[in-house]
Amino acid sequence: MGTRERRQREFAEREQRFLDHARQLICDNGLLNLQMARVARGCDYATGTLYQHFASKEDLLLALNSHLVASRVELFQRVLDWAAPSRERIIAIAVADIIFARQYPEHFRLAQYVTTEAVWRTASPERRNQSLETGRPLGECVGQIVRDAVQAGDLVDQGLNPYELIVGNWTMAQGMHTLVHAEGLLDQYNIREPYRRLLTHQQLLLNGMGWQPVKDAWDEQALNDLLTRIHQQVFPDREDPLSCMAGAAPSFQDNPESL
Amino acid sequence: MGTRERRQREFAEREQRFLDHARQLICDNGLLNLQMARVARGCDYATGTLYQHFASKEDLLLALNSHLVASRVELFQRVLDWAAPSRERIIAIAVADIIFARQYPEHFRLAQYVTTEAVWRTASPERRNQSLETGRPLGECVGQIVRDAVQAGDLVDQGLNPYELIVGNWTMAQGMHTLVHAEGLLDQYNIREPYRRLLTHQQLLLNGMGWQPVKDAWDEQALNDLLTRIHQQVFPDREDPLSCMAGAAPSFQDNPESL
DNA sequence: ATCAAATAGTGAATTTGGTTCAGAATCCGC
DNA sequence: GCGGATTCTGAACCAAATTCACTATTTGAT
Repeated sequence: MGTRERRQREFAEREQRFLDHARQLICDNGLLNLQMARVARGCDYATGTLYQHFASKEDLLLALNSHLVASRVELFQRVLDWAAPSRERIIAIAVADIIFARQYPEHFRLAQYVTTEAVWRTASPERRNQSLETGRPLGECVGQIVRDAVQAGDLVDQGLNPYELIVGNWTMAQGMHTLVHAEGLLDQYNIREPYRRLLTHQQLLLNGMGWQPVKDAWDEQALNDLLTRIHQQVFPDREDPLSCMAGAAPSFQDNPESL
Repeated sequence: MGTRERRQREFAEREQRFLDHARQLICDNGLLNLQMARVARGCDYATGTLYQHFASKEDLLLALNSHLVASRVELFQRVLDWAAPSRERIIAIAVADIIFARQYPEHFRLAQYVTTEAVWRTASPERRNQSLETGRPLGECVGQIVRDAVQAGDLVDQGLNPYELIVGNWTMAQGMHTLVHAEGLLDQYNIREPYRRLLTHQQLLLNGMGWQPVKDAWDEQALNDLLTRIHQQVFPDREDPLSCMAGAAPSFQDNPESL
């Protein structure tokens, strides 16, 4: 008897619909204007039903964030499958991250908001675990590339595990997103083309780590060539990373249709 | 006639009292439990009076954040005044940041929360400007150290301004704080002693930039010696950075008295 | 000193929106 | 089809931010 299974499937489908609609509402009205009652009503359910799926609003946001991570994983996976030197693949990961941040700025705001300790601790522990779990493949893609690098002799592990080795690149990317999204901050210090700076500094860090082959990180032309190659070979269907580099972060006003 | 001045002073004093009390309430009950009415009542004023000072709750939080930045500036200033090679001073800046994050975790949560785009955009533009303005000295300390480095020939500027040069270190620190505060995330990848990793990767990045004198960034003993020196010479009155390195981020539960 | 206008302070009322829960509807095994 | 279990409903509840009609105080002129 498949009744129980059908029930479960329908429940999952409904959850999906709730999340989709929440995404839509956030795209239309912004993160802070999301209302639980509207999410429910928009899917033709009562508010109470929504609460059978999500313990609280924060819980829903975290769930949505987990759900959206999938599209990021797809980009990372492509890099993992790309046959190129380990060093270029690490840069391609950074590029994937940047493309993603530009294409779905609203998801970025969401991710930033929910990882705020203030919100993170409010969600249910189960949801937090789920969130960590769905994010894991991202980490594993990167971890695998680092392992490949060590294997290939491009990098010496110095007794650290792959994640400890790459954490510098990770934090740099993470931190740059934060600064880019704090409107006015980078302007104040005249930091132009922040994402280009990010890539240059990533190259500098890789050089510092002795990640072979060591490159001249200040060579802008070489960087452009690499970006073009990554665009053509890995992300032909996405925005050109070179155009992602230019200009400021798209604000919600500029681009309300994005998540 | 100093009536107007007195008025203004009293107004400023009251604002101060409001902020102090808000800080206290956050320390006692956490960021998310702050209530505007309690802030007012706790200072023996009506709610409406509080709103003569702050346009909204977010506005108050941003103001509090600006206000608290002052204590961070003090630590950075000491580093600026420290007579040591530019490279060691840059590391000392990172150390100051870490000490601060450990000593006032609640301020860190607050800073993280208010720079979230979702909150940032809610506060009044004036407050945002004020916030950028009070943060400026932090940036300027670092900028000055970079300028000193270029002047001394420790670093080639490659046509970038000081902030563009140092943005890699900045983002790395920023990003690491974010990761450290997302409970469970670093554990998932077995990243131990995250702040020690941060310093190592900062050294690696400096090496990559060719910041003289180039060091062996993997030498743990050398790092310990440097940390001890920084502790003794710059922050003798603060927690030993070596002990800051160990263990996870203090949670609110561990340490409710901190802002 | 007195008074009217201006300014500041008050806190109860309003508003908003998340969350709950008592009853209605539906489903399920028999 | 029946009776109990489960699910759905949305109005009621509640917390807390924000407002605003009213009161109190200050100021400057007479």
